[in-house]
Amino acid sequence: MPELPEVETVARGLRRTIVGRRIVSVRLGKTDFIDDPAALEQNLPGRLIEAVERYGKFMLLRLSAVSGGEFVPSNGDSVPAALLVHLGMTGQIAPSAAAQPSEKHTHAFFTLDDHRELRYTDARRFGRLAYLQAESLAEELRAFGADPLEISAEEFAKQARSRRARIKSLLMDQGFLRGVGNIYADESLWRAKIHPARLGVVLKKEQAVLLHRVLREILQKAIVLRGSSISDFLDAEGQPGEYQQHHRAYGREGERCYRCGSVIRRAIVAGRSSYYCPKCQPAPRGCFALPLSRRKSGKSKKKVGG
DNA sequence: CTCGATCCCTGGACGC
DNA sequence: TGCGTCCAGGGATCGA
Repeated sequence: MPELPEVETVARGLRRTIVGRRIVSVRLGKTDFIDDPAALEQNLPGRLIEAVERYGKFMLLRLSAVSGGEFVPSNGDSVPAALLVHLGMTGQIAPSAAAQPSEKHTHAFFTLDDHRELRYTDARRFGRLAYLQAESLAEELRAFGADPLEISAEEFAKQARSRRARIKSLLMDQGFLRGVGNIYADESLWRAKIHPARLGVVLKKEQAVLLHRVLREILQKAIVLRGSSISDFLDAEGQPGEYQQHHRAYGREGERCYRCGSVIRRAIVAGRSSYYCPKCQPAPRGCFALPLSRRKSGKSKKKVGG
């Protein structure tokens, strides 16, 4: 499930492999996850992919400007348009030889000028593709909160402690922080010894500062390890990440806490399965763990965990 | 402001 | 083996 580290990994791969290439043509399959399919077909051919940026869980493929029929390389902030890519749960985007048969559920093909195709594959189609002009792009991005790797501890603590929402909700709220999802929320809360259902407003300042620090450390380490491959995440080179071997809470229901040996439990917080140590991360009143289920999810999947 | 519920979608696990 | 059911979850949306 692509969160910040996974998206960063994919973005880095695309920077190495497709920046500087020109999009020659566009072919689309199912389009219900694309904002305006016709806009892609009309506006992408002829454009250079000038840069690939990550913005939270989004990737921005910056495209060259077009002026009076001439393609004009853009510079800096005046970049006119971009292809916005969100991988959702199961999205993958990678270049491959145009002659190579495509994977099942490949719904977008961007033919490049070097006999390759940039392909977007997404079984569940929870992802999103959108061609956005400068203005709508800026508007789109304005809705997002700080990058967790950029926000200061002070600012993070101040904002988190001013909110009445559950801390897990806050961490995953893209308008508060951009890029954190279920896995890295649980992992950072385990490290900071904070129960996911605690309210932001009840956190001590030191707790919030610690949470900020461990979140950064976890995200940075996960980026180095090219993300977590839980089910089907692969980077732009088709390689799985390795950070899942370092998970301390996520997906470990019924297993022992690496710190205290207690049995990791699961509860639904913010509508999501949340894994935590009941001893290290004491629950606020009224929050109960789900009965231990014996479904060994994750274990039976190949090459996951360690 | 924050909550839970519901929908989107498919594949994989699991029960019978 | 095959079928039904549940679950995974980011995000949008809606009503409480």
